[in-house]
Amino acid sequence: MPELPEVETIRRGLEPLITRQFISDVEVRERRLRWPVTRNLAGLLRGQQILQLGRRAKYLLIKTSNGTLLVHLGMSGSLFYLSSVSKPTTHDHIDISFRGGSCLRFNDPRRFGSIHFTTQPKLHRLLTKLGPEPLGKDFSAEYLTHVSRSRRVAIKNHLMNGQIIAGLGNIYATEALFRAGIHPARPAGRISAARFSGLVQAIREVLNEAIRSGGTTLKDFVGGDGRPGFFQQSLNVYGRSGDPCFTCGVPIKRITQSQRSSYYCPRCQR
DNA sequence: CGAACGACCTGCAGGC
DNA sequence: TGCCTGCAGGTCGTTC
Repeated sequence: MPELPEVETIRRGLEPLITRQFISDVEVRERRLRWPVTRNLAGLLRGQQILQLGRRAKYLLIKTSNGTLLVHLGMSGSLFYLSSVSKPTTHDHIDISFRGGSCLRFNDPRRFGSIHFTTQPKLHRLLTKLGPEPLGKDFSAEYLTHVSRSRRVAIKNHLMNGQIIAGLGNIYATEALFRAGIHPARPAGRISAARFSGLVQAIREVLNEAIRSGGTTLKDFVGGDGRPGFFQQSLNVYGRSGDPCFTCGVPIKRITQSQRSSYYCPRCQR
């Protein structure tokens, strides 16, 4: 479900709702997520205060008095803030309850999401190998050119490799390539520095615009405040196969790369 | 080492 | 109505 802009939207929505709250209890109804949820999650979190909400790639980092909760939503995960706890329904796997009666509920039909608690997030194995944040200063045309040198992998797959860039998923990798006029199947190592410069700019723009729009709601995404995003109105190629390119009118094509759909304009993207 | 691929899941839409 | 196929916002570990 969520890529970087959606997770950032959730972070911003939840921040005012849960920071400073004290965790009274945690109920784990289903431990079989992407990684098994630790049996002791409740014991680790009970009594802790939520201090801060951060984000790294697509991970939401919930900092508490004694550590950090790493939450990943996978393909279908969502978080709901409930001011009063209602009866859990299908796929409501985890409830983090607060003093005062509200609760943060984790729901994930496909169970590709995950929850970890760590005292040293900077050393956590899921975070240490991640590439730079695309909206941070370590991400630049020089960097992208450097890590693409002599790579034969298709640029679309390269952009979706979290070790190269953190947090870019299928929608925004696809859309950034359209904006930069680069064919998704072009080998990463066969793109000029000038075009990488445009690509870096396109990635930043598309992510910033999506965050400003509250993310993309294709099916049922809602941010931390329960509201859907509206960036889907701004998608140029994603999900539009057969429809005319907004720039040139040629039908948008769909291809499969690494078992994921890519969309592009055969005239605008080379 | 880089690159490709299978694996992990449920739900939904569409064809027959 | 049911059954089948393919598709879906991710990413890790294995294999070549």
